[in-house]
Amino acid sequence: MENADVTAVRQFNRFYTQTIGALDARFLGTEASLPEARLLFEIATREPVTASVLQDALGMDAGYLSRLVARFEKRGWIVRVRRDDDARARDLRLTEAGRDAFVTIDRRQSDAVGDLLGLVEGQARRDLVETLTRARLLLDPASGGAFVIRPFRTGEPALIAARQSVLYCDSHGWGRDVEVIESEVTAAFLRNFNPEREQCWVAEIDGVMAGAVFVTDEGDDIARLRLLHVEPFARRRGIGDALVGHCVDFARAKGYRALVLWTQTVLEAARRIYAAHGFECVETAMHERFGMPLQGETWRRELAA
Amino acid sequence: MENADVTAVRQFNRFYTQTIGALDARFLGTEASLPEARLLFEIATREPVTASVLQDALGMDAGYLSRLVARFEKRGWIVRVRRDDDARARDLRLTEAGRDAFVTIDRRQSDAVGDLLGLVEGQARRDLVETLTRARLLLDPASGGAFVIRPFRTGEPALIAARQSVLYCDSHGWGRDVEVIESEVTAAFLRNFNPEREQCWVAEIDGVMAGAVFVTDEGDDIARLRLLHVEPFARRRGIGDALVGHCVDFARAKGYRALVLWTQTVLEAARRIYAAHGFECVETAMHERFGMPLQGETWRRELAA
DNA sequence: GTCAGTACTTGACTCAGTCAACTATCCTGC
DNA sequence: GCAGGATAGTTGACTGAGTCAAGTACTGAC
Repeated sequence: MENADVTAVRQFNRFYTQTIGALDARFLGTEASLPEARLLFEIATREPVTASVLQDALGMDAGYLSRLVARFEKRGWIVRVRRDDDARARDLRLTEAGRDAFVTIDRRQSDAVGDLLGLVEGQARRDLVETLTRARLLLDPASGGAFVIRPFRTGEPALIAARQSVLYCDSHGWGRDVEVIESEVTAAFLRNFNPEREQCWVAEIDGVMAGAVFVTDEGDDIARLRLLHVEPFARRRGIGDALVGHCVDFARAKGYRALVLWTQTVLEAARRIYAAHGFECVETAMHERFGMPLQGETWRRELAA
Repeated sequence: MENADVTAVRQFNRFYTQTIGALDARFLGTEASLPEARLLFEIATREPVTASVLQDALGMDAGYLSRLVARFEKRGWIVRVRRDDDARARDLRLTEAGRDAFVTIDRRQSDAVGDLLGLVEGQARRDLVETLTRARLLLDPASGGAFVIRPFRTGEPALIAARQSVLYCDSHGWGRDVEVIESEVTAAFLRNFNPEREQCWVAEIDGVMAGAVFVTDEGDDIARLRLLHVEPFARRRGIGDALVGHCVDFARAKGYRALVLWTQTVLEAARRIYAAHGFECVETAMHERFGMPLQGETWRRELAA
């Protein structure tokens, strides 16, 4: 365990509990206390819902929860109805008044967060939102929503080159040359970019880059798929598969005869995806382009008209 | 206010309070409760310290704090000594037993964070630590430590190109060509990298990139300073100044006759730094390389032997 | 020396959260 | 079809967290 890592995370914890503690204080003294607000939020987003589900979701003590729920009922925020299929359980449902209370509190929370965000302007705000979301995804990949694939935006080709360099050097021990090649490929892509013949797609989860791929014009009506990667936190969701599918569709739609790519025998996950999309390995050759002996492979997929 | 931004931050808040709430629970039942642990930490890192300072630092109620402090004294963790210069105030100091308690609790907290971090391996862990630290710096730049300047690491040249592209397109509205040029410059730098004649320095704060600069060999014993930038969160700390100073020192040490650079008249902060380091503007010319009319400037600094 | 302000303490309070004992119901296996 | 263990929820009794206001002792400026 890196000691500096632990220190950095603890420093963040201290900082964040201070900041967010200050945010939380905003509702104290208004309609609901913080645990009440959390509970109301969960009921509003899950209704109809039973107390035991809420107990799990919030990690609350059953007795405490029972009292909070009773308080909500007394205030007229919810109704409790015994379930037909299980007479022990009671479904909780918001009343009109309960929904009003939720909306008010929800807006107040949003305002509080908005004030906090208001301190940070322009690019720094976008960076902050992206950074917080990425932290969440790294800590708990399962908390991410569905991925989306879209064309690249400013700065992303270079960012992709940076990420690939780091990931390959980390997980495969490849050398400096990876970085050189990645940078040259993305620089050339940007220099010659013709959206009618080439594209770079980025997969994102909740606005955070989760993977990417390029298609470039190889001439002679052949397209090349390049720099496919999926971020570690986003793996096993079919993102690589979807990216390659996008490339095949694009190449076919633009009238290319074939789509080719160059990969390494050790990159097994990628090879499986290519095979699944009808690519075939047409050539293998040893090389040392990445600072160590590797077996490179050329794959090709014919695109019938 | 972007509504999606607020939603993303609130999602992170909910997630983090769950995760960290679970971490906190670890000390309950041990020697100290969470607020006691926080207080002990603050005393240990600031001693000797008065209650009013702690009250500000922790945002605690004075009465509550007074009771906690009394409890610490009763346990033999601290001693209270009336100050000579102000008989109202009392300096708090840890005893041996208090220091032992602090060390034990501190280690337990570190272990808890370590367990959490242990769930994330390899590159993802480095990403996580960097991401959390960056979130803190974006929210509160003042919380950052002193900056450090060091040579670049894998992936950073491309990352710098990405950041510059985003920052210039955001704050100056420059076009796609910025990105092309940035990428080509960094790709060429990597391709020809000769550490005896060229370098890329990165400034970092608490392990997060805060700015960067390149020096490249222009031939004829002339060096070129390129791609200077400082991240918005890290400005007004003298980082740009220190980076340029590094370049001048490097160029002189390597025996270059002069250091030149190309910048834009609108980049006033950068121009001030160059002027302060003995550069002089030797040529100006209008151009449209960044998708809009701009006045470019060539600056030069002679390097006496 | 007065007086406003600061450092800290104390009493009285409310809310947050835990624990264990309890009722009512369900489900499983014989 | 019924015993016995599990589940859903409730209640009483409790501790700790945190607030508020009143009070003591001192400081520092006029």
